Amino acid sequence: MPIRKGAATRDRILDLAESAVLAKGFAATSIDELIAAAGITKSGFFYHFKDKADLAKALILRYLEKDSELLDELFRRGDELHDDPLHGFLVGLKLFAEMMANLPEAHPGCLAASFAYQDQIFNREIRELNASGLMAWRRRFHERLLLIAERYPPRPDVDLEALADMAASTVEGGMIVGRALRDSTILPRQVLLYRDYVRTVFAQSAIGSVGLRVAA
Amino acid sequence: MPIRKGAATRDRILDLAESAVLAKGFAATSIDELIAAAGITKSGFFYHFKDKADLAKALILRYLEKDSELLDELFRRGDELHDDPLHGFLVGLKLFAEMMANLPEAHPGCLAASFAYQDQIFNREIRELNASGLMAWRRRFHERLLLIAERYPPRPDVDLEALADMAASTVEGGMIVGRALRDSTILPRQVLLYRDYVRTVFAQSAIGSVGLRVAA
DNA sequence: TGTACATCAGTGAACGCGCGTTCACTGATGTAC
DNA sequence: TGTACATCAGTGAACGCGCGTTCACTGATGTAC
Repeated sequence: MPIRKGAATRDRILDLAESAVLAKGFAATSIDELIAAAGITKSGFFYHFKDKADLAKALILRYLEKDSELLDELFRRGDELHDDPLHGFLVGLKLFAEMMANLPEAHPGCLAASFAYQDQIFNREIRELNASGLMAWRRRFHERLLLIAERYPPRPDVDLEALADMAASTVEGGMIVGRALRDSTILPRQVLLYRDYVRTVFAQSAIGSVGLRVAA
Repeated sequence: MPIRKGAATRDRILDLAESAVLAKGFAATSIDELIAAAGITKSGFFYHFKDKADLAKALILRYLEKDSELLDELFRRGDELHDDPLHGFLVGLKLFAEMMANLPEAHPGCLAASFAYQDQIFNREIRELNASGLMAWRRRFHERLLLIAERYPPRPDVDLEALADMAASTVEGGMIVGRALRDSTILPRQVLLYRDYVRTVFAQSAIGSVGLRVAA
């Protein structure tokens, strides 16, 4: 039994579309160029997607799923060796920075950011899907920060929800600056700064307890 | 003598184009919609801009200039009352956060970010102009951080160039998350977190010297 | 002061190309009885 | 096991609309002598 060609074609279209959208934006990505690259006819495209908006929807849905799996895996690995929530989190962030540093492509991008700057061409459903992705980041990081705060009281003047949003913000911002300056080291370095900041927020109460290095 | 109508028209086109580009992207912004909104004919548009790429170039040039003036003014005001480089910088960042919190529009955006995610539709000149804007941010903030470091030795493990890039990264990231979640408080709160992080980087050596509050 | 010319800020009509979308059709594979 | 039908994964041709661009022209204002 051969591999299911159909599903493979659909995924190939999505791959091509994703990289084109990240490079040029959704409006500038034509169906013609996608089918030429995929080696398919236009009607073949419309067999998989009912219209262009349906392509956009499929793009984010796939993106959200991959994104969530990646973060699950990353922080699972971070927690694997420690039952300390702070230390596991810091390891997870380090793994994330390393992954960003070792990406094959020079300048990765985020569909959420691309869509955020073109949201007026999409319908409400797509805008809400995109927002839900960022909300998932907020929830994920906020929960973790609250868990850490139970053991290590943070500096009282730091807003943990904003600190949670700072994770997504750092990644999005790092990608933009890295892309514009064509410097793929920027994103991982920004992630490491975020990590360092999180450490300082909990550092006072964590001194000595998990062997954190505190600067002289 | 009446006001120079021509220059006013050109600027009005640029205003309309800027907000359309931030909402939908450059490719999805049509000349037709701009001239309809500006109350002009298509030939009138091509009197002011030789082609659509020329519009893009004019957009960034104007944006870079306004951006640079804004930062000059902000940090000039920050330094006005203090001759201490750290304190003046922190005041400047606070002013910036306040300005972002009080913007009339709900979700501001940055042309640099919008262009970064569509750079493949532009020519090299435009891409380089865009990069030069981010480079100006890096230079501006890096110089200031080095100046601060002369008086207040920073924690030795912090990369000051990355900390300089973090300024632009924070603003870009905060705008994306704020837009996607339609929450205009996110950007100013991210700027305040950046400010807080900068403070902690120099805090050890600055305790007591300029009256910085250090968390218990 | 009058006049010739130049420049500014556009108008109006036409262009062709590329875009997203539709529709009737097809050959290969899967399923029910 | 054979056959009828359904589904899957597309093809091929045509559609009309909107897009960026061009070109010859124009009326009002500015400038030189």
